[in-house]
Amino acid sequence: MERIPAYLKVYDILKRQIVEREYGVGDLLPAEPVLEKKFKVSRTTVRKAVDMLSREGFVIKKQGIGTEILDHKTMQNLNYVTSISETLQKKGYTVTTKCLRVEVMEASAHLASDLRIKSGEKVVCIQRIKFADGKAIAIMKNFLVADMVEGIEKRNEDFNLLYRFLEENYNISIDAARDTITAKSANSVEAEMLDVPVGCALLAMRRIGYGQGKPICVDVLSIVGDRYEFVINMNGRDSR
Amino acid sequence: MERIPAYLKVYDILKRQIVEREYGVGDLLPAEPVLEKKFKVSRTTVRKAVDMLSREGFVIKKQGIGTEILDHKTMQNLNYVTSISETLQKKGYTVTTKCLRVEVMEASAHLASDLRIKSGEKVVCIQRIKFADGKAIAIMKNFLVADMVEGIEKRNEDFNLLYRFLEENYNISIDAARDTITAKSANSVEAEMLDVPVGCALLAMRRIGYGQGKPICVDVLSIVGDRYEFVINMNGRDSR
DNA sequence: AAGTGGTCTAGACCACGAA
DNA sequence: TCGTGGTCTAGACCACTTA
Repeated sequence: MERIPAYLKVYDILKRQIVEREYGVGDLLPAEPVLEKKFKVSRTTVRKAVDMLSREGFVIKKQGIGTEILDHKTMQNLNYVTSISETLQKKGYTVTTKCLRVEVMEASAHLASDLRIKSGEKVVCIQRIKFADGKAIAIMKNFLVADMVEGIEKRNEDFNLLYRFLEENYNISIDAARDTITAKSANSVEAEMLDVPVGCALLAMRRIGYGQGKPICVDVLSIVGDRYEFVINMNGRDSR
Repeated sequence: MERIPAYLKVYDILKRQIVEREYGVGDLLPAEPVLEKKFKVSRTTVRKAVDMLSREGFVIKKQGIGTEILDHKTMQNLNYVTSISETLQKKGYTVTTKCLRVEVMEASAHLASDLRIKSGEKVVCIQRIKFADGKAIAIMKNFLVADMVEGIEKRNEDFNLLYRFLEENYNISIDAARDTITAKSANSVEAEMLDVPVGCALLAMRRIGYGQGKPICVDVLSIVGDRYEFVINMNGRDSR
C-alpha cells in the first residue's frame, strides 16, 4: 500500500478539477473551512495543498476575498530543468543524436572555475549534434568531472538523453541550473556542422548544472536561431 | 509599528547568517527543535522559514540527517521577473533610455491573442532604445492594453523603468512572465538604430507579462548579442 | 535507540474586503 | 459585521538515517 500524504491527495484532486475546468477561470475555489470538511483534513493540510497550486500558478489567493482560479493554459509549468532534447520531444519532434566523440581532457581555467575543481583536473567532454526531424538543431559539448562518471568514455552510446542517462547509470541528478544565453554568428566549422550559411545567427548557451548544490556539468551549446526558441516562465517579482 | 510575521523574522535572520557565512557550506543548520527554542516560536513557524530558504536554494533538507547549507553564491536568485534595464543596473551599468514614440494603435491578431483581447482593439505601443554606458543595447517595443493605461501616450517621459512606472502610476504590477528567446540577424533598420553591422547576431525576445494571471503587456526586444546575455536560474527537475 | 525532518490535528487570533 | 485568507501554537505520530 502506497503511502500518499493527505495534502498531496487534496492537491491532486483540486488540480485535476481546475485542469478539467470543473471550476471556471475567475471563479473562487471553495473557502478553506469548506475544503477542510469536504476532505476531512485540518486547515494546515488544506493550506499546504492550496499553497502548492498557488506557487504553480493555478490559483491566486486574495485575502478577504477568496482563492481565484487562474487560466492555467497560459501560465503552465514554471522553470524546471530540462534539456533541449526533452523540450523538443515534448513539442512532438523526433529527436536524434549523433555522438561525435567522448574524450578525457584537462579542464581549462574557466571550466574548472565553473565546476569548482582545480585547473588541469580531468574532465570528460562529450560532443554531439542534435537533430529534430532530421534537421540539425544544435552542436552540444558537455563537460563532466571525470571522477563522477568513471568509464563513461568507454560506453558506445549516442547519449540521446544525457541527463536521464546520468540519473540511471551514475545516480547523478541535475536539480538546478544556470543558463547564460547570448547570440553569435556561425563560423565556418559550425556552419558546416549545422548545415547553415556562415554568419547565420546562432543562440549560444552555456549551462552550469547543479546537483544538491554542487556543480555537476557544464554544457556549451550552439543552436540554430530559426530552428529553436527558448521559452522561459517566471513567477514573482523580486521584492527584497 | 510595522507588523512583521515571526516566520519572516526567522527567515531573515537565518538567511543573513548563511549569506554572511556564519554557517559554512556543507554544515548543518541547527535542528528544528533547537531553532524553536532559540527563536521562541513553534515548529510550524520554523519550518515555514526553512522551507522558504529551501525553495530559494540556500539549504537542502535531508530527512534523518538534517538541513544542509548550500553554496548560495553559485545558486543565487531564482527567476524573478526583471526587465533588461534592471538587470543591467544591477551589474553596475549606467542605463539610459531614448523614447522614440508612444502611439495608440489597433492590435494585430497575434498581439490580440497574446493579450487576450479582440483583434483590432486599441493598444498603446511604446518604442524605445536602451543604452548601457552610452552604447546601444536593445530596441524595445512594449504593447499595453490601452484601457489599462489611459493617458500614457500624453506623458512626456522616457520610461526608463517601465515596470516600475506602471506600478507607481497605474497600480499595475507584473508578477509573472513568459519569455520566448531566439536569435536572428540584424536587418538594415535595426543595424542603424543599434549601431552594428547588418547581419550582426541579435537576440530576439518576446515577453508576455502577466499580473494576477491576466496578460498585461507584450514586449518585443531586439538585443545586441555581444553586449548582453540572459542569465536564467532554474530549480527542480520536472517530475510529473 | 536516538535524533532528524515529514505529516497532521484542533484550535486560536489577526488583517483585509465587502455588504 | 461577517467571511475570507494570514499567522501561530502545542502537541502528536510517522519515516528515515546513523550508531
